[in-house]
Amino acid sequence: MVDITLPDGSVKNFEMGVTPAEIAKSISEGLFRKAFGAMVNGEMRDLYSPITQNSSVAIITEKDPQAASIFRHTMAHIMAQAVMHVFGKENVKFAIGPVIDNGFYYDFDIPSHKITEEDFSKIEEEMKNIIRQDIKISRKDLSKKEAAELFADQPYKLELITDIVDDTVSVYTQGDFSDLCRGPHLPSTGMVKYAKILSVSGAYWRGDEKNKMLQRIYATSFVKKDELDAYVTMIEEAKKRDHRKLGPALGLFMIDTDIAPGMAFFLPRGTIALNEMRKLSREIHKKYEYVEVETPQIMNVKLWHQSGHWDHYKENMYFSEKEDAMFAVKPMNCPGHMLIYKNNVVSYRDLPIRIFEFGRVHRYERSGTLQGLFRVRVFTQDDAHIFCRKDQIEAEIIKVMNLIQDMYSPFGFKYEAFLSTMPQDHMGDVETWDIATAALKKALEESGNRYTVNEGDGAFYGPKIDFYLTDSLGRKHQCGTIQLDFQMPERFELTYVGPESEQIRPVMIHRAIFGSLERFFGILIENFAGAFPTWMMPEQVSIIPVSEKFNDQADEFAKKFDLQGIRVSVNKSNTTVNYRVREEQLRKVPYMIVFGEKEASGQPLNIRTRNGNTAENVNLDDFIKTVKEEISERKLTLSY
RNA sequence: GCCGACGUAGCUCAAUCGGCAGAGCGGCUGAUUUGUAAUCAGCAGGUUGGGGGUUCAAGUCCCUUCGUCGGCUCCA
Repeated sequence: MVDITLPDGSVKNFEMGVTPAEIAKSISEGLFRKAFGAMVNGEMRDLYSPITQNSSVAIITEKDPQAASIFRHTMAHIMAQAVMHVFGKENVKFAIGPVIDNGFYYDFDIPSHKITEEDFSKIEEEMKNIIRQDIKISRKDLSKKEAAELFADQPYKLELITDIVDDTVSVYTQGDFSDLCRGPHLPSTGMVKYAKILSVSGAYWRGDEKNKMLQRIYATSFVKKDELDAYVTMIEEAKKRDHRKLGPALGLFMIDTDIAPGMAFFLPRGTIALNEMRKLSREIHKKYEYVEVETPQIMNVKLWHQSGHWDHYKENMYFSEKEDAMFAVKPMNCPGHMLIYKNNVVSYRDLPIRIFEFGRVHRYERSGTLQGLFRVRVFTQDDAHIFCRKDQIEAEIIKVMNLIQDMYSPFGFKYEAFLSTMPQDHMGDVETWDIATAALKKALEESGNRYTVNEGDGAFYGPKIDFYLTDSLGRKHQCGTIQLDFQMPERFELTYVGPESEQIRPVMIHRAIFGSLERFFGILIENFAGAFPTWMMPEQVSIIPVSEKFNDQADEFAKKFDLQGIRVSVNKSNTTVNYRVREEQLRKVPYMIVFGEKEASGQPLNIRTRNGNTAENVNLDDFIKTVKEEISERKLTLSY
């Protein structure tokens, strides 16, 4: 007999070898029907895996976070089985099929056929078929030798079996399809019904470009149809908001892929918005007592030898030779800031020193990896380096985290933090790492940030905290980062003079908040679908004269906004009022005022917003005051 | 860089088997003088990404080159 502890704390007695399925049944028939698997002593297990010792058991149903990884993994097998049926068992070699964030993929080697989007419906049909048959899924533990015999004609599986350290491996079988798999899986193929194939692309076996290129099918799956529909709708919405489309359409930026691949031209409207971001950033950096600097774009390679970039980053750098000297276009700002630090003799009383720069950096990225503003070859970092004493680390980190809060909140972004600790391969002594990591942890806790620890994921030169923000479509973007660097101060022999006149090595903190201004701008375009908060909009108010007769008076009227620092334009094009309202609204201008007889004579205004709302009888002075306040306080939503 | 898909007017997209390169939107010009999401008419706009080849004939087929999009470990 075994004692089973349930999530509510109650303990029940069962036969030796009882399965989670039987336990679920004993609780209620309904729970059994909804059960996908179980957590047994904190491990995910199949519903029919026997339990042979006293354990705590929690049944996983669709509501649990682990559910998706079970049913999507099963769906990956169903897809693989469908692919096998469609293209023929002898033609398909199976690689791996893991669950990923919002779905799953499976890699196939099918020499006889190149999968295209036209194949999707065929595969989906066959998946439905397999689901309809509700085939039983069974698990078998085999010795590696037995498994090797079973997968004799599956080279990728054989390679995986060889690499597995355990003596036995598990194999899941559903009808005519068997796969090497850790599991767990659903008990049968009929339990989850809704799946959709999303895309197909190439992927190297084990992600190594020296290996063979396989065909990877991406797909997703949900328990409920409306969840799947919502996900598909989200993808479509994201497509509509694609900054690569919206940005040029709204006149914000362009990319001439022939002349300057991976490098954006910011157009007049985009530059206004970008400058507003810079303005916000400068205000906040001033509040946190940073000094702003500018460093040269091109510097002698000597500097890059000293910084280590020559050894570790050369492949990504641009070079230029003049007068027998080799120069490098800067890919990072830190070495320049080192030189600025060294320009003075620093006393311990001077610390911390916070050097900030909108540093324009060039990095060669392989052509295939370029992506709009998200992956570029030139970008502007809101980069700063904080030089401080060891005992100042924690306070400095807290300050940076407050700064991040200040910087993200005008955009309404929520974010989460990830702490990466000392990797195997690291420099600096363990004691310094411990102090630094403890300081980062303490700062995270004290600032009230929830965070996740990525053990051993830090850079070789120091631990770091990364910030991921979530946009309005629920997508996550890594932007802010705080990194401690034990290497640079060594390489540049930075020192400060201590109270006993001794030379002491300062600690260096590298941090960026937007990360890349260009990338952050791209995220903002998609987040707001181009309808930025008013303070960032290139045009904030648009005046639409009802007819040519009112053009001059409309210009005079517009001046009143201009004088108050509100960006205003008058749309005098010779079309109907309706048409111009439409134009302005498509350009996402926050406020529109149709200007005619009434307005010319000083009567109260009707304000139309880009959301299609109209506020009637608004006094001009009140309107100006409200908009000015909306701008100066950087409000997220419109006032009308 | 590699694999796949793709590249026609500023934008979105047509063009049957290889047989005269077209439409809508946008732009320009004119008419109209408009009160809160598309007034009407006319005009201009192209070496079909570039180069080469096959053919009587190429947007269409072949080669090459440039670029775009999706992806290239979140590991059975």
